[in-house]
Amino acid sequence: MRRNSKSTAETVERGHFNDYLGRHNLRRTQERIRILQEVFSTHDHFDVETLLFRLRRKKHLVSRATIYRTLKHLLDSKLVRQVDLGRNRAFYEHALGRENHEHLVCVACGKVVEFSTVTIQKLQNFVCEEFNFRPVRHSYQILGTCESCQSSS
Amino acid sequence: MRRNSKSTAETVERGHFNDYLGRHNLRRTQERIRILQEVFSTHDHFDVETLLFRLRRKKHLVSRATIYRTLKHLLDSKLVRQVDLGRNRAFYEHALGRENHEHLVCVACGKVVEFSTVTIQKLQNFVCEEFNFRPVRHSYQILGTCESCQSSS
DNA sequence: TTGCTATTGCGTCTCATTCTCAATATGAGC
DNA sequence: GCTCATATTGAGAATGAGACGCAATAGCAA
Ligand SMILES: [Mn+2]
Ligand SMILES: [Mn+2]
Ligand SMILES: [Zn+2]
Ligand SMILES: [Zn+2]
Repeated sequence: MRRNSKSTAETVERGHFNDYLGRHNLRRTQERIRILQEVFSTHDHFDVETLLFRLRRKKHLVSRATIYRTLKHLLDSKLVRQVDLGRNRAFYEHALGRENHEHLVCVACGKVVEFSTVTIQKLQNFVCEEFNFRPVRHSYQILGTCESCQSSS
Repeated sequence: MRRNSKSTAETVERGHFNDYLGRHNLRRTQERIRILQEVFSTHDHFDVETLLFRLRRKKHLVSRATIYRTLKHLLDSKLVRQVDLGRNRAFYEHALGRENHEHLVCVACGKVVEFSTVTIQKLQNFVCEEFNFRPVRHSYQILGTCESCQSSS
């Protein structure tokens, strides 16, 4: 008896989210559901304004404050990751089958390219062992100009 | 006929700075000299408030606006580098004989450990070649807890 | 010394993010 | 389904880093 399901992925995330809400005595509100839905329906790197705009376009009215608050929960539950794109505001991406990747950012047009490598993880282990640090997270971005922005200069 | 010189390093930097000012039609003001002096008299990672405080302690009154403006010139002239320490504001360090190093930051006490590696540079070259990017700069930090902050938890 | 103009300091502005609080919605227990 | 304690929301104010405008001032070349 299956519904007109969108994707198993979405179902999984919704499950994780419900679990998280349960464990923290948080309520399953319309706003949180809609934000989760929107975040997992796209696969790009977005900021708060973009998310707000997308929700408004769908007539899913959610306040800016609630978006900030919900994103904090999504970060805490590891469903969403924060990304530093060298801008003056935070960007986010959902964390579904996109583990361990880094970013290449074009400083001219803003284009973002993802790449994976084991190098970063190895280096982190090595360095943390040497200095007796317990790693929590890392942040790595390469900023530069993409191919098309180079030719048009 | 040598003066009571503080260090050759300082002299070198002052030279670079004067060159930079000359090339850009900028004046050699008291404020700029004092900021340069203060920045090169310490070897840590500082933010604007800290720099302001240190200058005030020495009765070298410089406004916040001038510090921001001068730091921009110091960045532009490559005498100072900006460092991302995972906080919500910019940190800086002077760039004298401290090329190509990365940072390990304790999220508990704020301690910063520097480390050098050729790995990052190699990786950057490799990735940029693959995606036809022209690299401008990179940012890499490992956030975690230092040894003493681990034991006191 | 003069005069042009780069620079400063102060206050104001912007922009992202957080906070406050009264009104509202959620969900457990009945 | 209804009640009620309380988690949550939205609107707007508050905050904090940093940029900016402008009148007063200081560098510096002539
Ligand atoms: Mn990504
Ligand atoms: Mn450093
Ligand atoms: Zn580009
Ligand atoms: Zn520590």
